[in-house]
Amino acid sequence: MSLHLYDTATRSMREFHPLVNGTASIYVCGATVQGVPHIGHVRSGLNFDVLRRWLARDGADVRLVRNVTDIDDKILAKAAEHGRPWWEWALTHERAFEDAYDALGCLPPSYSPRATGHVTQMVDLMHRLIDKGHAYAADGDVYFAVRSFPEYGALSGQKLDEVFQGEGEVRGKRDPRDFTLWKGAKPGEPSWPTPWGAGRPGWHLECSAMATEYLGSEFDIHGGGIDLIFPHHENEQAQSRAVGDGFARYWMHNAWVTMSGEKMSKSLGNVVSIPEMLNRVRAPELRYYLVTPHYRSTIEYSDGALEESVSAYRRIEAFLRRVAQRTGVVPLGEDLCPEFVAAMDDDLSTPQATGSLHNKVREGNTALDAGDDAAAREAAACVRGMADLLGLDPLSPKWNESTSTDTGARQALVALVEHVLEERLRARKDRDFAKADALRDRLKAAGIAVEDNPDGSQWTLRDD
RNA sequence: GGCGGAGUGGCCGAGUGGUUGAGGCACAGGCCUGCAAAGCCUGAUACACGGGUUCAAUUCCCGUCUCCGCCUCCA
Repeated sequence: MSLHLYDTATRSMREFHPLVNGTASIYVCGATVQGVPHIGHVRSGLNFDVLRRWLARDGADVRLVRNVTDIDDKILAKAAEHGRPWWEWALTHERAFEDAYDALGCLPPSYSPRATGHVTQMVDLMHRLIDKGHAYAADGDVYFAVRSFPEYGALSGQKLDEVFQGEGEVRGKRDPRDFTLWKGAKPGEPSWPTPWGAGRPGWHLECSAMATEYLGSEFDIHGGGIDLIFPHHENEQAQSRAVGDGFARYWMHNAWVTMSGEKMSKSLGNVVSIPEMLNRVRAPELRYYLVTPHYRSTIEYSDGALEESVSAYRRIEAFLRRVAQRTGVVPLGEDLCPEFVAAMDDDLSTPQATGSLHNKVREGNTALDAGDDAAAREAAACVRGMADLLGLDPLSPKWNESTSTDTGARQALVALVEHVLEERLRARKDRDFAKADALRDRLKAAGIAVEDNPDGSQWTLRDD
């Protein structure tokens, strides 16, 4: 089976065919950089990171653009609240998001355009919209005329007449459902000049402008959180298609991370920030937790479930380390389990994919127990290959370098631990188990877990 | 009001019209082991409720209940 993806626009599974063979273009709605990222934000980044890795696996040139919304009402409000310049506030949190994505092993996007850097493209798009009669200026604002575009509502399945309309002030709107492309400047707010007066971008406009700028008037996949379907993505599509651009060919949306049944949001006070999480578990363990459920299923956050993921990930890790210790460096396998491939091709079914990965781990462990090193190595290579496609390969330098902050200190630690383990080995050979156990206990007290197996002793830093 | 999602064993989380309910975690027993840990093997009357279709439904259809999301900013 070839790759099939669930397309929100058609509410159906569709076989994926890129516009240009051997490539894939993806636009993901990134963050509005108004605060510290929580695990819900990062889930989105992670889900599309997995998509991107899967698309790139057969050599496709994947172009992934993930924008940064660095100007918006909330950014201005929060910056003011904290007495900071809005641009400093935005960049500070942009960095926090980048750090979080990076910490969790998201490959960097091809580009991450900022809204403030693309006013020219937005003005150009507004010109095109106004020329075609799909937009109008009123009192310094520019609105999209929803009635002018019959397809409006197609993406989200909304009927125009049924849409509750809120969007704040209705100043110059011809129809309350018209949405804002450009906000006229208010005193004291940042603004950029346009033919219709100074102002700042409406939220939706930037994504159409930037996606088109970097991926062309038509591109393969547009993604984001499920909440963005309406109105954000509906509006993006309307803006772009109204001027005749093809825009996104597939729409993908990831589900929420909830807490106590409610979505995470600061106002509810149920946010778990990434730095906080990484104090409790290692990055790949958190990644495992967020990447294993299907991207369209809600994750109801719980400490217990997170701990289960930690154990599950460590099982994979322990197997690979065991094989590496016994047989040397394990290569990254290219032959994957057929079930893994089938699962991933089926709308990125990571639950079954990880299931097959675990089956392979068991197979490898069995081989190891039977002393069949060759089979164990083969299984390990396969496991690495599959794990890597999920960004979860425990042996990847990413997870090993980042955990050892200081190589000098690390080397000293290794030398000391090895020394103690040698001493312990002598004690065990002399059947002086009291001494051997005492040494193990001392290491444990220092945060170092020791496990004996037929090939010798393995030790790991356990921060729990 | 409109649109959409969910309700599966102790827990997380897949999936399917029918004889064998993925995978993980936890627990129990066994093997292995100086011990521990790990590993391997084995273990439970699961599919919200009520109808319907069917030889057969957890899986399809209808209805009910419960929960959640979007329609204002949101990953």
